[in-house]
Amino acid sequence: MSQAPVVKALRRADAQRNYDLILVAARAAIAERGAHIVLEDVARDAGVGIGTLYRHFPTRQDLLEEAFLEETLLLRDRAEALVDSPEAWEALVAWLRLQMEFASRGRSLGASVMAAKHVEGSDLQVAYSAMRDAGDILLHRAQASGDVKDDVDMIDVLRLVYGIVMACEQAPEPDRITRMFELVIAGIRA
Amino acid sequence: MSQAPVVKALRRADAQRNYDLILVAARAAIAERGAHIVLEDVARDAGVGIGTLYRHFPTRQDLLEEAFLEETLLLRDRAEALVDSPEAWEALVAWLRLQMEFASRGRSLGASVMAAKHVEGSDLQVAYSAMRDAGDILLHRAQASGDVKDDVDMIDVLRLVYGIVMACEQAPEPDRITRMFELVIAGIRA
DNA sequence: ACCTGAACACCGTTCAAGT
DNA sequence: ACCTGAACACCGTTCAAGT
Repeated sequence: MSQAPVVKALRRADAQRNYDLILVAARAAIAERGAHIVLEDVARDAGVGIGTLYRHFPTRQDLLEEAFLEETLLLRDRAEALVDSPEAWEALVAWLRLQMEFASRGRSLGASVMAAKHVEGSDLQVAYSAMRDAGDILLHRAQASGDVKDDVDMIDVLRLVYGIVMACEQAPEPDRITRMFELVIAGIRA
Repeated sequence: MSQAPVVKALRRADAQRNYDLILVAARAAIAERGAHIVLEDVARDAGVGIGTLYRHFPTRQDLLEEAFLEETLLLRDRAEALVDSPEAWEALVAWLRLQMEFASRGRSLGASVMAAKHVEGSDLQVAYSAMRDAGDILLHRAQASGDVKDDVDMIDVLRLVYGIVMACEQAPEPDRITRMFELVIAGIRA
């Protein structure tokens, strides 16, 4: 539906290229080694000096937030697409399952970034709010149809999903994760 | 009920004293600063050299596991005490709430230690198994009385509880944690 | 304006010397 | 048998010099 309204800061073409290379390397490192990414390795993989990484991402948090920005926008789009689905309950569950799959991909690092209090006004905070607003529509539809308890809060549900990923990182058993997810789904059911 | 059958390794009295001092300092550091304990600080607070800490706890994991051993034994005792309760469902919920409170105290570090795959045959692994066995009795009672779904697994439930603590560490709001806990409880209800 | 990497700081870990 | 802390290694972060 709506396209990503992320304001890209104006950068020289070569700087923009380095910026993107760093993000690609960071995402690869996160997918491979989880939360223990070594910034110097990320810079090396990206083919830039460590100073360049720091110039673009002054804090570790800045890098992590940007690394997860894209998939946050994607999850918002997915929620918006599911609004047209005739089955309110199934649409909500499908979206929550997507949340879990995305979080799993980024290991518990993705989950912790999503669960974290984001810097006020940061790109990720804006994107996360937009994503949650889109998810809220799915939730409210499922509440209106009587499928979900009225007092369920989307933030709580998302955190439960992220919590599953975090608690299972040391020994990720797909069957167990599925069962835990279903317990959460059962918990919000009216 | 049963007293802790932990086999204490034989140590010289002064070594035992250092061992205990290190654990006390480690627990204090964990309660204060969460997962980011600095081993050198722990050694200094304990009044021993860093080498002594490493002599007693060769790996970081060894120290963490020992730090949470005591409360694991306590949680086992609490489960055993609750077996006599006439209310099967209430007893189970009370015990799970205790789990969450204990995990909260140790921040997400405690939760992650509990959710982790423990070293085979370690003191913590043995204690964790005993604790879970005791909790299983509470769970099975609540299943026998028809309060809890038959296919619910204790490991899943404990991980969900630990997941709540982990996902909420960055911004621990007691009300939210309570609501999330109640969603999990609703999820296991028959 | 941006990039680089040497330099510094911090902390984890080991080990030779001491009791 | 145990303790100590200096020494080393690793990685995060800064900044002076260069393009």
